[in-house]
Amino acid sequence: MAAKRKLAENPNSELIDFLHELADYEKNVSRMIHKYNAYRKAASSIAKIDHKIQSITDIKGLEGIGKKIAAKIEQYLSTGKIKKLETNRGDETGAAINQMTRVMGIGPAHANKLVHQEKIKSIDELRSHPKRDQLLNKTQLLGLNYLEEFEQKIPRDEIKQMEIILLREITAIDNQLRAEIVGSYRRGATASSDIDVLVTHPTVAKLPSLLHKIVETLTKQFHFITDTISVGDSKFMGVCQIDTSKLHRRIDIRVFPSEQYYCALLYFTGNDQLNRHMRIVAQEQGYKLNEYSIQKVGSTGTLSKPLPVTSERDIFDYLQMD
DNA sequence: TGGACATCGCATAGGT
DNA sequence: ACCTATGCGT
DNA sequence: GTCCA
Repeated sequence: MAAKRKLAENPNSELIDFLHELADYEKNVSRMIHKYNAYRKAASSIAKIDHKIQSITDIKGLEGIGKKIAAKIEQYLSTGKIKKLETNRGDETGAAINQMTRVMGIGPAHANKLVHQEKIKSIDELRSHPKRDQLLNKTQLLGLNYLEEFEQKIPRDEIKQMEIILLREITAIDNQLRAEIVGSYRRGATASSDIDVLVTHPTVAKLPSLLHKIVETLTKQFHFITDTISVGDSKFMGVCQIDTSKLHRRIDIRVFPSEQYYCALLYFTGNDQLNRHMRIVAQEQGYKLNEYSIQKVGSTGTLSKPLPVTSERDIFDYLQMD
Protein backbone atom coordinates (compact mmCIF):
# COMPACT_ATOMS: atom_id res chain seq x y z
CA MET A 1 0.00 0.00 0.00
CA ALA A 2 1.25 3.43 -0.94
CA ALA A 3 2.28 5.76 1.83
CA LYS A 4 -0.44 8.06 3.06
CA ARG A 5 0.13 11.40 1.44
CA LYS A 6 -1.06 14.87 2.24
CA LEU A 7 -3.75 16.16 -0.05
CA ALA A 8 -1.83 18.01 -2.75
CA GLU A 9 -0.76 21.23 -1.11
CA ASN A 10 -0.49 24.46 -3.02
CA PRO A 11 3.03 24.83 -4.45
CA ASN A 12 3.15 28.43 -3.21
CA SER A 13 1.63 27.86 0.21
CA GLU A 14 4.57 29.46 2.03
CA LEU A 15 4.19 32.69 0.07
CA ILE A 16 0.43 32.61 0.58
CA ASP A 17 0.90 32.19 4.33
CA PHE A 18 3.28 35.15 4.35
CA LEU A 19 0.73 37.33 2.61
CA HIS A 20 -1.97 36.23 5.06
CA GLU A 21 0.34 37.14 7.92
CA LEU A 22 0.90 40.60 6.44
CA ALA A 23 -2.87 40.89 6.01
CA ASP A 24 -3.58 40.02 9.66
CA TYR A 25 -1.09 42.60 10.87
CA GLU A 26 -2.80 45.33 8.86
CA LYS A 27 -6.25 44.35 10.12
CA ASN A 28 -5.49 43.74 13.77
CA VAL A 29 -2.55 45.99 14.57
CA SER A 30 -2.63 48.82 12.03
CA ARG A 31 -6.43 48.66 11.82
CA MET A 32 -6.36 49.04 8.06
CA ILE A 33 -9.12 46.70 6.95
CA HIS A 34 -8.72 47.60 3.29
CA LYS A 35 -5.04 46.72 3.29
CA TYR A 36 -6.01 43.43 4.89
CA ASN A 37 -8.41 42.81 2.03
CA ALA A 38 -5.79 43.86 -0.52
CA TYR A 39 -3.29 41.30 0.83
CA ARG A 40 -5.98 38.61 0.92
CA LYS A 41 -6.91 39.35 -2.67
CA ALA A 42 -3.28 39.08 -3.77
CA ALA A 43 -2.95 35.82 -1.88
CA SER A 44 -6.02 34.35 -3.52
CA SER A 45 -4.69 35.31 -6.96
CA ILE A 46 -1.49 33.45 -6.20
CA ALA A 47 -3.43 30.48 -4.87
CA LYS A 48 -4.80 29.97 -8.36
CA ILE A 49 -1.32 29.39 -9.83
CA ASP A 50 -0.73 25.65 -10.07
CA HIS A 51 3.04 25.68 -10.36
CA LYS A 52 5.77 26.96 -8.10
CA ILE A 53 6.49 30.62 -8.78
CA GLN A 54 10.06 30.90 -10.04
CA SER A 55 10.35 34.49 -11.05
CA ILE A 56 8.55 37.78 -10.69
CA THR A 57 7.35 37.49 -14.29
CA ASP A 58 5.10 34.62 -13.13
CA ILE A 59 2.99 37.02 -11.07
CA LYS A 60 3.36 40.39 -12.78
CA GLY A 61 -0.04 41.60 -13.88
CA LEU A 62 -1.98 39.22 -11.66
CA GLU A 63 -5.19 40.69 -10.26
CA GLY A 64 -4.57 42.44 -6.95
CA ILE A 65 -0.80 42.48 -7.24
CA GLY A 66 0.68 45.93 -7.69
CA LYS A 67 4.07 47.52 -7.17
CA LYS A 68 4.43 47.03 -3.43
CA ILE A 69 3.35 43.41 -3.23
CA ALA A 70 5.32 42.52 -6.36
CA ALA A 71 8.43 43.97 -4.69
CA LYS A 72 7.76 41.89 -1.58
CA ILE A 73 7.40 38.75 -3.65
CA GLU A 74 10.64 39.57 -5.39
CA GLN A 75 12.28 39.84 -1.97
CA TYR A 76 10.81 36.52 -1.01
CA LEU A 77 12.07 34.83 -4.19
CA SER A 78 15.63 36.08 -3.84
CA THR A 79 16.09 35.97 -0.05
CA GLY A 80 13.34 33.68 1.23
CA LYS A 81 12.19 36.49 3.51
CA ILE A 82 10.10 39.65 3.44
CA LYS A 83 11.57 42.58 5.38
CA LYS A 84 8.22 44.06 6.31
CA LEU A 85 7.12 40.72 7.71
CA GLU A 86 10.32 40.32 9.74
CA THR A 87 9.76 43.79 11.17
CA ASN A 88 6.18 42.93 12.07
CA ARG A 89 7.33 39.74 13.74
CA GLY A 90 9.82 41.69 15.80
CA ASP A 91 7.04 43.87 17.15
CA GLU A 92 6.09 42.13 20.41
CA THR A 93 3.19 44.46 21.02
CA GLY A 94 1.83 43.74 17.59
CA ALA A 95 2.17 40.01 18.15
CA ALA A 96 0.26 40.33 21.42
CA ILE A 97 -2.52 42.28 19.72
CA ASN A 98 -2.76 39.62 17.02
CA GLN A 99 -3.06 36.91 19.68
CA MET A 100 -5.91 38.72 21.43
CA THR A 101 -8.00 38.77 18.26
CA ARG A 102 -8.05 34.96 18.25
CA VAL A 103 -10.79 35.33 20.85
CA MET A 104 -14.26 35.60 19.34
CA GLY A 105 -15.65 39.01 20.17
CA ILE A 106 -12.24 40.62 20.57
CA GLY A 107 -11.59 42.63 17.43
CA PRO A 108 -8.82 45.06 16.53
CA ALA A 109 -10.16 47.87 18.75
CA HIS A 110 -10.48 45.84 21.93
CA ALA A 111 -7.25 43.93 21.30
CA ASN A 112 -5.33 47.19 21.01
CA LYS A 113 -6.93 48.46 24.20
CA LEU A 114 -6.08 45.31 26.16
CA VAL A 115 -2.45 45.42 25.10
CA HIS A 116 -1.80 49.16 25.24
CA GLN A 117 -3.88 50.14 28.26
CA GLU A 118 -3.84 46.97 30.32
CA LYS A 119 -0.40 45.76 29.24
CA ILE A 120 -1.68 42.26 28.66
CA LYS A 121 0.82 40.33 26.52
CA SER A 122 -0.71 36.91 25.96
CA ILE A 123 -3.87 34.82 26.05
CA ASP A 124 -2.59 33.18 29.23
CA GLU A 125 -2.21 36.56 30.91
CA LEU A 126 -5.72 37.46 29.80
CA ARG A 127 -7.08 34.20 31.22
CA SER A 128 -5.45 34.71 34.61
CA HIS A 129 -5.95 38.48 34.81
CA PRO A 130 -7.55 39.53 38.12
CA LYS A 131 -9.88 41.97 36.34
CA ARG A 132 -10.68 39.62 33.48
CA ASP A 133 -14.42 39.74 34.08
CA GLN A 134 -14.45 43.54 33.92
CA LEU A 135 -12.17 43.78 30.91
CA LEU A 136 -14.27 41.49 28.74
CA ASN A 137 -17.96 41.46 27.86
CA LYS A 138 -20.16 38.35 27.79
CA THR A 139 -19.29 37.35 24.23
CA GLN A 140 -15.57 37.79 24.78
CA LEU A 141 -15.61 35.72 27.98
CA LEU A 142 -17.39 32.99 26.04
CA GLY A 143 -14.85 33.28 23.25
CA LEU A 144 -11.99 33.00 25.70
CA ASN A 145 -13.58 29.99 27.33
CA TYR A 146 -14.02 28.13 24.04
CA LEU A 147 -10.95 29.51 22.24
CA GLU A 148 -9.23 26.18 21.57
CA GLU A 149 -12.45 24.37 20.74
CA PHE A 150 -13.57 26.99 18.22
CA GLU A 151 -10.24 26.74 16.43
CA GLN A 152 -10.89 23.08 15.61
CA LYS A 153 -12.57 22.26 12.32
CA ILE A 154 -15.84 20.31 12.44
CA PRO A 155 -15.70 16.98 10.58
CA ARG A 156 -18.45 16.48 8.02
CA ASP A 157 -19.72 13.39 9.82
CA GLU A 158 -20.33 15.38 12.98
CA ILE A 159 -22.31 17.99 11.08
CA LYS A 160 -24.35 15.19 9.53
CA GLN A 161 -25.32 14.05 13.00
CA MET A 162 -26.23 17.60 13.95
CA GLU A 163 -28.32 17.90 10.82
CA ILE A 164 -30.44 14.93 11.86
CA ILE A 165 -31.09 16.39 15.30
CA LEU A 166 -31.72 19.89 13.99
CA LEU A 167 -34.17 18.90 11.27
CA ARG A 168 -36.06 16.52 13.55
CA GLU A 169 -36.50 19.04 16.35
CA ILE A 170 -37.26 21.99 14.13
CA THR A 171 -40.01 20.16 12.25
CA ALA A 172 -41.37 18.92 15.56
CA ILE A 173 -41.97 22.53 16.57
CA ASP A 174 -43.98 23.18 13.40
CA ASN A 175 -44.24 20.80 10.48
CA GLN A 176 -44.43 23.68 8.01
CA LEU A 177 -40.90 24.68 8.92
CA ARG A 178 -38.11 24.04 6.50
CA ALA A 179 -34.45 24.10 7.56
CA GLU A 180 -31.13 23.48 5.86
CA ILE A 181 -27.48 23.64 6.82
CA VAL A 182 -25.70 25.88 4.34
CA GLY A 183 -22.12 27.16 4.02
CA SER A 184 -19.20 24.91 3.15
CA TYR A 185 -21.10 21.87 4.39
CA ARG A 186 -23.69 22.30 1.66
CA ARG A 187 -20.87 22.68 -0.83
CA GLY A 188 -19.64 19.22 0.18
CA ALA A 189 -16.66 20.19 2.34
CA THR A 190 -15.12 17.41 4.44
CA ALA A 191 -14.80 19.82 7.36
CA SER A 192 -16.23 23.24 8.28
CA SER A 193 -15.41 25.98 10.74
CA ASP A 194 -18.98 26.52 11.92
CA ILE A 195 -22.59 25.50 11.33
CA ASP A 196 -24.89 27.85 9.48
CA VAL A 197 -28.59 27.01 9.46
CA LEU A 198 -31.31 28.63 7.38
CA VAL A 199 -34.97 28.36 8.39
CA THR A 200 -38.17 29.44 6.67
CA HIS A 201 -41.90 29.29 7.29
CA PRO A 202 -44.77 30.16 4.91
CA THR A 203 -46.49 32.43 7.44
CA VAL A 204 -44.61 35.71 7.76
CA ALA A 205 -46.28 36.83 10.97
CA LYS A 206 -44.87 33.83 12.82
CA LEU A 207 -41.26 34.44 12.00
CA PRO A 208 -40.00 36.58 14.90
CA SER A 209 -41.40 34.38 17.68
CA LEU A 210 -40.34 31.35 15.68
CA LEU A 211 -36.63 31.88 16.11
CA HIS A 212 -37.02 32.33 19.85
CA LYS A 213 -39.08 29.17 20.04
CA ILE A 214 -36.46 27.18 18.12
CA VAL A 215 -33.64 28.49 20.26
CA GLU A 216 -35.54 27.82 23.46
CA THR A 217 -36.36 24.26 22.46
CA LEU A 218 -32.86 23.39 21.35
CA THR A 219 -31.49 24.90 24.55
CA LYS A 220 -33.85 23.74 27.29
CA GLN A 221 -35.23 20.49 25.91
CA PHE A 222 -32.25 19.08 24.14
CA HIS A 223 -29.24 20.90 25.53
CA PHE A 224 -28.01 21.01 21.95
CA ILE A 225 -27.50 24.76 22.18
CA THR A 226 -25.21 25.41 25.14
CA ASP A 227 -24.75 29.19 24.88
CA THR A 228 -26.31 32.22 23.21
CA ILE A 229 -24.00 34.91 21.88
CA SER A 230 -26.76 37.03 20.39
CA VAL A 231 -30.36 36.52 19.39
CA GLY A 232 -32.93 38.76 17.70
CA ASP A 233 -36.00 38.24 15.54
CA SER A 234 -34.08 37.02 12.49
CA LYS A 235 -30.60 35.89 13.57
CA PHE A 236 -29.28 33.68 16.35
CA MET A 237 -25.57 33.25 17.03
CA GLY A 238 -24.42 30.77 19.61
CA VAL A 239 -22.73 27.57 20.62
CA CYS A 240 -23.85 23.95 20.31
CA GLN A 241 -22.61 20.49 21.17
CA ILE A 242 -23.88 17.07 20.07
CA ASP A 243 -23.02 15.48 23.37
CA THR A 244 -20.40 15.94 26.07
CA SER A 245 -17.95 13.68 24.26
CA LYS A 246 -17.74 16.22 21.43
CA LEU A 247 -16.38 19.75 21.19
CA HIS A 248 -18.40 22.94 21.43
CA ARG A 249 -19.16 24.39 18.00
CA ARG A 250 -20.19 27.78 16.67
CA ILE A 251 -23.68 27.78 15.20
CA ASP A 252 -25.76 30.48 13.49
CA ILE A 253 -29.48 30.19 12.74
CA ARG A 254 -31.22 32.64 10.42
CA VAL A 255 -34.91 32.89 9.67
CA PHE A 256 -36.24 34.23 6.36
CA PRO A 257 -39.74 34.73 4.95
CA SER A 258 -40.39 32.15 2.21
CA GLU A 259 -40.14 34.66 -0.66
CA GLN A 260 -36.57 35.47 0.41
CA TYR A 261 -35.53 31.94 1.28
CA TYR A 262 -33.92 30.86 -2.00
CA CYS A 263 -31.91 34.03 -2.45
CA ALA A 264 -30.66 33.50 1.10
CA LEU A 265 -29.95 29.83 0.39
CA LEU A 266 -27.87 30.77 -2.64
CA TYR A 267 -26.05 33.56 -0.83
CA PHE A 268 -25.21 31.64 2.35
CA THR A 269 -24.12 28.55 0.44
CA GLY A 270 -21.59 30.62 -1.46
CA ASN A 271 -18.80 30.51 -1.88
CA ASP A 272 -17.79 34.18 -1.91
CA GLN A 273 -16.37 33.81 -5.38
CA LEU A 274 -19.61 32.43 -6.79
CA ASN A 275 -21.58 35.17 -5.02
CA ARG A 276 -19.41 37.87 -6.57
CA HIS A 277 -19.68 36.24 -9.98
CA MET A 278 -23.45 36.00 -9.79
CA ARG A 279 -23.84 39.60 -8.68
CA ILE A 280 -21.77 40.72 -11.64
CA VAL A 281 -23.78 38.61 -14.08
CA ALA A 282 -26.96 39.99 -12.49
CA GLN A 283 -25.71 43.51 -13.01
CA GLU A 284 -24.85 42.78 -16.65
CA GLN A 285 -28.33 41.40 -17.25
CA GLY A 286 -29.99 44.41 -15.64
CA TYR A 287 -30.74 42.86 -12.25
CA LYS A 288 -29.75 43.50 -8.68
CA LEU A 289 -29.13 40.36 -6.63
CA ASN A 290 -28.54 40.11 -2.89
CA GLU A 291 -29.26 37.75 0.00
CA TYR A 292 -32.92 38.88 0.13
CA SER A 293 -34.11 39.20 -3.45
CA ILE A 294 -33.52 39.62 -7.14
CA GLN A 295 -34.88 42.84 -8.65
CA LYS A 296 -34.95 44.33 -12.13
CA VAL A 297 -33.02 47.56 -12.49
CA GLY A 298 -34.85 50.23 -14.52
CA SER A 299 -33.19 52.63 -16.94
CA THR A 300 -33.08 55.34 -14.28
CA GLY A 301 -31.75 52.96 -11.66
CA THR A 302 -35.17 52.38 -10.14
CA LEU A 303 -35.70 48.93 -8.68
CA SER A 304 -38.67 46.71 -9.47
CA LYS A 305 -40.53 44.71 -6.85
CA PRO A 306 -38.60 41.59 -5.86
CA LEU A 307 -39.18 38.95 -8.54
CA PRO A 308 -40.93 35.73 -7.51
CA VAL A 309 -38.43 33.01 -6.56
CA THR A 310 -39.50 29.50 -5.53
CA SER A 311 -36.21 27.69 -6.04
CA GLU A 312 -32.52 28.38 -6.58
CA ARG A 313 -33.13 27.31 -10.17
CA ASP A 314 -35.40 30.34 -10.64
CA ILE A 315 -32.51 32.70 -9.89
CA PHE A 316 -30.23 31.01 -12.40
CA ASP A 317 -33.04 31.15 -14.95
CA TYR A 318 -33.56 34.90 -14.54
CA LEU A 319 -29.82 35.31 -15.13
CA GLN A 320 -29.78 32.79 -18.00
CA MET A 321 -27.10 30.81 -16.27
CA ASP A 322 -26.49 27.14 -15.77
C1' DT B 1 -4.67 61.82 -7.71
C1' DG B 2 -8.02 60.63 -4.54
C1' DG B 3 -12.10 57.82 -3.35
C1' DA B 4 -13.94 52.92 -3.12
C1' DC B 5 -12.97 48.74 -1.31
C1' DA B 6 -20.57 44.90 0.86
C1' DT B 7 -23.84 44.84 3.91
C1' DC B 8 -26.33 44.41 8.04
C1' DG B 9 -28.16 42.21 12.73
C1' DC B 10 -27.13 42.38 17.32
C1' DA B 11 -24.75 43.91 21.77
C1' DT B 12 -22.90 47.51 24.04
C1' DA B 13 -20.94 52.05 24.94
C1' DG B 14 -21.64 56.74 24.93
C1' DG B 15 -24.41 60.62 24.74
C1' DT B 16 -28.71 63.53 25.55
C1' DA C 1 -35.43 56.42 29.28
C1' DC C 2 -34.21 56.92 24.81
C1' DC C 3 -31.36 57.46 20.65
C1' DT C 4 -27.08 57.03 18.03
C1' DA C 5 -22.36 55.36 17.15
C1' DT C 6 -19.14 51.82 17.31
C1' DG C 7 -17.38 47.14 17.31
C1' DC C 8 -17.82 42.69 15.78
C1' DG C 9 -18.78 38.85 12.93
C1' DT C 10 -20.85 37.64 8.74
C1' DG D 1 -2.37 48.19 -0.95
C1' DT D 2 -4.67 48.09 -5.48
C1' DC D 3 -7.70 49.65 -8.78
C1' DC D 4 -9.97 53.01 -11.54
C1' DA D 5 -12.58 57.24 -12.85
